[in-house]
Amino acid sequence: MKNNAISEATIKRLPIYLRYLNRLKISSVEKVSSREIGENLNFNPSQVRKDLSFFGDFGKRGYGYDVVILVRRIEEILNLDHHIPVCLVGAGKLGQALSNYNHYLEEHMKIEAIFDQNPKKIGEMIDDLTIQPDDEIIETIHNKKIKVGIICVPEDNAQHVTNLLVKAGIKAILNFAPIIVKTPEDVKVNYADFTSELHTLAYFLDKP
Amino acid sequence: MKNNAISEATIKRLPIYLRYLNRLKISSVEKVSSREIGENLNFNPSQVRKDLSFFGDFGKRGYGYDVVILVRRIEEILNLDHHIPVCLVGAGKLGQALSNYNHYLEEHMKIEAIFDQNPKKIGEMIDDLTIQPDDEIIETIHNKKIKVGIICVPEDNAQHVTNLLVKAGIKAILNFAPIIVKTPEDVKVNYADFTSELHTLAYFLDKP
DNA sequence: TAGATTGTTAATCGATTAACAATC
DNA sequence: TAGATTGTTAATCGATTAACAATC
Repeated sequence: MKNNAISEATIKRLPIYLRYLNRLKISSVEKVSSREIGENLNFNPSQVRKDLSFFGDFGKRGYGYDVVILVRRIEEILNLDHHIPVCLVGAGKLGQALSNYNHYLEEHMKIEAIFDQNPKKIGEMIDDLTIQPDDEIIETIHNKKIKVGIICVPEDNAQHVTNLLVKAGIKAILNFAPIIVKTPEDVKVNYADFTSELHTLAYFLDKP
Repeated sequence: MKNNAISEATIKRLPIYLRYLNRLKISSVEKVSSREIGENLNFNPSQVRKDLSFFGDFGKRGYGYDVVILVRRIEEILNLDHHIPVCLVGAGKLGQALSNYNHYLEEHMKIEAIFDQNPKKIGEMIDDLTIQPDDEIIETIHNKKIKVGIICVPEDNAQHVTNLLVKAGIKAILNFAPIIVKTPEDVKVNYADFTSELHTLAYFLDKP
């Protein structure tokens, strides 16, 4: 076990390990080696072992890793051992599609509030949630103890909505709007930027 | 100008530069410095200059970069100076939401075919496209000269659909299914994995 | 014990940043 | 010319991988 700071790259791989391990767990697989994990996820086995050893000695030499234990440990590391309420800002088509992915988040996280500034949408139901107006963002986040915000609004509104989330005390944001938003240093923003991903892919095509 | 291989990290930033520069272009801004680009996109100015200098001497010392020229150059580098047809496999809520993002891809790329294996969906229209069955994937990709595939199917079907795309000669895939797919080495797969992104964000929250 | 696989170190590889001469 | 900003090198920083002793 090492005490050094954990690298961002390692943190980003943990959810990928977790998902794979959960699949093994469901299939009642008891143990797994770094080699097997690596083969399935296209990682180097050394990297797998190094990532995991940052957090403790989870494996057994000559045996591998106990799947159930490893799942529990990674959940703890990621703060997923207790429920995290999430909100969604922007109830357009993409937002509505995402709200259906609640079950992919498993018990760990759940979208528990949806906001939109379009008066026509306010009051509409998505599953068991009523779309609320943007000016209820701060109060609702406090009441429901929401910790993470997902931004699905058009780019012109993304900074404004970000400011509201920050004001409400949110420290973690997933931004689907194709624009870099400004936040205080203690707020972590991840980007889900699929038009960028597509444009990046174009680079790898042969010149026509 | 350097001749060294271009790093993956640089390629991933190019679409982000491009989007920002296009915004400047629309606002009729004529020139921009690496400092300004950096400030707006949270990049180091040295990094911006280094990224751009891989491809040629686009800037003018003491002046900065000409926005129109830089947009054109980055489009050329990314193969976005000609139209790239894209297909979407999986017409669930997420797939349908993505098909509405065509305009975000601007003239560069366009979803020109949608597939689903659900017989109930086949024949339905999404905008001007008819949902086609999966077994028309290969033929349609050839006929429409589609170069990029977006996978929006459930994880159990993702590898199967990937195999079809590969068989059709696709070399670039954006996978929304939360599973790592196996492909030949010459096929580039990017992942749009927002449940992972959310789980990563959880790490940065305070322990409760 | 023999075989397997971890945890960890050291080596390598790659990416970022600072600094500054070149030059518009 | 003076000021500004690039292009590029060198230094730094960080991440990946190979190798192997430790040990189950």
